[in-house]
Amino acid sequence: MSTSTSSSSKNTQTENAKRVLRNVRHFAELPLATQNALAGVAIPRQFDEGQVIFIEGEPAMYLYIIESGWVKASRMSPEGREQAMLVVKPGEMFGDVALFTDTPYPGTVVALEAVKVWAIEKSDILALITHYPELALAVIHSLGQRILYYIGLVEDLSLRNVEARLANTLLKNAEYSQGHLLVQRRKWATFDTMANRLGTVRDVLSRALRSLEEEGFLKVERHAIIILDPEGLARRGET
Amino acid sequence: MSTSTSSSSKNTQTENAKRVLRNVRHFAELPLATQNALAGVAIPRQFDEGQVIFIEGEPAMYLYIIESGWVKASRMSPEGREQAMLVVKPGEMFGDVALFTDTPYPGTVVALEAVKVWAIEKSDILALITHYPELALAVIHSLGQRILYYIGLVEDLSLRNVEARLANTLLKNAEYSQGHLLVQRRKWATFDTMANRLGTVRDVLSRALRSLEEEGFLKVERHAIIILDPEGLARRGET
DNA sequence: ATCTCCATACGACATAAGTCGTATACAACC
DNA sequence: GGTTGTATACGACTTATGTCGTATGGAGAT
Repeated sequence: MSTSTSSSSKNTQTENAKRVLRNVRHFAELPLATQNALAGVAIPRQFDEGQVIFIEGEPAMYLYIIESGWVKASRMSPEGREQAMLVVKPGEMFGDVALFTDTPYPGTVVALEAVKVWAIEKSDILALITHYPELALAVIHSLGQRILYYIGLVEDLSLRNVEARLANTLLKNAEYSQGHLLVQRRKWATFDTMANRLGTVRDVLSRALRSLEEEGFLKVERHAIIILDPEGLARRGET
Repeated sequence: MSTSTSSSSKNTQTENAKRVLRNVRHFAELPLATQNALAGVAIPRQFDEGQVIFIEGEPAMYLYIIESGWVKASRMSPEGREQAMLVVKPGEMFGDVALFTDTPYPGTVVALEAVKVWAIEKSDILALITHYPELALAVIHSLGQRILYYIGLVEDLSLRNVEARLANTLLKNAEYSQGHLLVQRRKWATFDTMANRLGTVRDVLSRALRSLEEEGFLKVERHAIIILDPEGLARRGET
């Protein structure tokens, strides 16, 4: 494993953890004492691109908070088709659910690029939750949002065709950059992985993208997908 | 609304609530003091068959715990197709997520039959969570299980065909009764509602059922679906 | 017993999605 | 500059799913 813990650096380690926690979505507004308590039990870890952080069915020991890099959590069918359940970015956490339900990890998590994470042991996080009510609320809030996300995913898969969910997903992930509304494409954002997120396969996604492109809603480039007509796209996402 | 609260009956009301809470999945093991605190803020409500308890988009005011009767939570597409997100039975709760995420209810909940519920106000449940760590953990546990459920649903929708998810769902809901492994069919368990749970439509479900029936895996009756070959069904559910 | 409503059955058909073989193009590496 | 590997394109084809019109049959109401 890629863990580094020398006793002398333990202090600066905790300082680093504090700094990072201040930028975590659900923990940013916690009282300082709570943040510090979390920082005190957080263990730094690193993983390389493509490395498996844990696999589906493995006993859940740690919850992870991402400092840098993206990871994806997914499940596979016996035939080898993959469905990405979650794509997690810096400032968010993963591995949490299994800890709280006393079950093995429900999916396999792979580093999409080099990542730095903070791992918190199951017993530590459970103890902190019982001692710090604000942390409990923050966790509840975070799990609630996860549920909303999955409800949306279920709705998408069940009630919308590929083009519609593509349109929605693009809009949801779009951001302004140098005067354009666009979706950044990281190295790992290949058609294959994008298709896995949408619950389809490369070929179908490719068709859908080009279809939307021909209609002038967007433009696919190597490093980004530029959204030319957000309103039009939104209309496409409704069906 | 079908609320009944006379000041004189307030005490027996609370007693009733305590009795019910002891049988709630996630609250049964809470310390008595916590259960009593919950019971103290629970408001009894009743709904008739077919009645709408709340609708998608409505501001979330209450969390509901079911004493008797079943409800379903669902979303609809613009074209009118429905996806059931959850079917909730006595001893379980609904309406919780929106409370914790500060968002409107994410789906519409309808009573499938006459139901008795206990409603708990948002501010009450939040206050209790901060005061009773065991309650916080129970809620976290419950939300975690909900997430696992949705992960399973996403996997089903994305990676399995209708026959496979039908097979899985049947096995998951089967119980032994007079020497047979079977799935009870309540009055409201029509092919239509069953199809909505599986993310498909009546006709397709009908085909899938008869196909499994012809192969000797099960037998569809008015009041139940009898599972004749669980192992065979399980094999069907894997693909 | 009769009527009516609703759930289900059934076959024909439409379409979205998935599959496959092969072609192209770009990037990274030597 | 050439080579190799990976990502994407494209067209032909298969299959699962969804749709529709209509038929049947039982349950409950009158």
